[in-house]
Amino acid sequence: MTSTDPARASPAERILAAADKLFYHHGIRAVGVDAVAAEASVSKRTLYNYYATKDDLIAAYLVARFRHIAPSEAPAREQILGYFDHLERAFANSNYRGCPYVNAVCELSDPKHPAAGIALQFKEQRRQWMRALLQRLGANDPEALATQLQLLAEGAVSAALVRGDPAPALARAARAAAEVLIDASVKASEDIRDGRSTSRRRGTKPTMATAKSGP
Amino acid sequence: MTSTDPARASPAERILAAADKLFYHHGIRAVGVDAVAAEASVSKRTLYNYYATKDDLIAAYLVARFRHIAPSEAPAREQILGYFDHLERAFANSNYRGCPYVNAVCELSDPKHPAAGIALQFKEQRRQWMRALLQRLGANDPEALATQLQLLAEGAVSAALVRGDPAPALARAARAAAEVLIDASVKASEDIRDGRSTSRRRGTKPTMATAKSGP
DNA sequence: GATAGGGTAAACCGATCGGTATACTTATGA
DNA sequence: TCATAAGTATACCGATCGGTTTACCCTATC
Repeated sequence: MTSTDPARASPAERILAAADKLFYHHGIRAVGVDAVAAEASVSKRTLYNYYATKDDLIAAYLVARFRHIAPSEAPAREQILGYFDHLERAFANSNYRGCPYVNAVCELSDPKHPAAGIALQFKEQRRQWMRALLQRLGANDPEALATQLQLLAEGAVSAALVRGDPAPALARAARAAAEVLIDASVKASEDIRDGRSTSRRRGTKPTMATAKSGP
Repeated sequence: MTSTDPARASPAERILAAADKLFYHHGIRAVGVDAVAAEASVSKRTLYNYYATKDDLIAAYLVARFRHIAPSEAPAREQILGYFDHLERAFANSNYRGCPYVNAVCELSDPKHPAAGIALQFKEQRRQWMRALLQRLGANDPEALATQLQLLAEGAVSAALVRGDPAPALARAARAAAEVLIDASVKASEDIRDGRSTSRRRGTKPTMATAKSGP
């Protein structure tokens, strides 16, 4: 960033900041390029001078949101659970609008759109971050557990979008579930190392019992 | 339903079927009323004769997807895990497009839209179904566990939308996590009933360690 | 002080959007 | 038989979309 003052920021920065604000809060399809240009105090011509098409601007908006996770020396367990605390704080914000990557994929509904690839990269990066921490933690099968914890986080994000009000409670519920899963995985790993048997109770074969419908 | 033959179905049914197909596959905002009318082999005037506005049609589309869960005498655990198996099969469908309710909320990005209330009702009904089953199962705090299992399911749906390919594996991961959570909850309930102490290992206070960014 | 380069303002383009109006056809039923 | 209702086809409306064009205005540099 070359400047902090929004009025003195370069046109490119102001355009990106305006796109971030409007695309995230009102949705990508709901916001026209004219609105972005106006919000950025930039002429439409200048906008198209920096971004040849709206799709390019969408991609730039998503890439700009792509921040790498700061390396931390904190205990692995604290970092993972801290992620859920971070979600809880985010959910408390009244204008929280969910994950911009998921929203983009949902709104564009085109798997070939560049945004889909960017979203995939982001999710995969997050998963790898979690996997490394779980490995440090000595979890059994960090790969699978990382996926499961991310499912909890993504589910909380999705649910927070639908139920507006008690959203922070969802993050706490996800965090509590994550603790149970982590403890179980670490314990299983220790049991295996110490030669104990990992018991599995009543292995029934479930069947489906719901009607057509979603989700 | 008055008829199975799509050509002989009443205009209202054909309109709703067309809306369901197009809205779900291509997104609500991406599909115009003209396209729905054409798909239903119905004139635009007739469509507006049944649904005064597109928003009404959207609401009707969501309500029509609202199927109540068939009561089942199968064991509670089987029913719950069967829900995840149902998701796994759904994810295997190449044109799976996620939860229509979540998608609608995401696409419309207006909390005051009728669709938001319908989505909320659906999610709450699903949660109550899960809660009742968990109660029958003897889980500790069925209310909280129902929320957690739903977070797993919703996370799997969301993730399946972003990562197109290995989606069924996500449902299996969610199912495995659900099993761990259910077992832990039932065991805790039995421990409390039998007067055993429920130990909690290392209660550390986690901190946040990630940058700004999403989700 | 002329010359560009980067910016602005505003009109304009064709396409499409949600929604309406007009006029014609068809089938029913007293 | 003839009125009524329901549906069809089609053109139209104003608004907005993504994107382009034209013309003008600074400002910095040689």
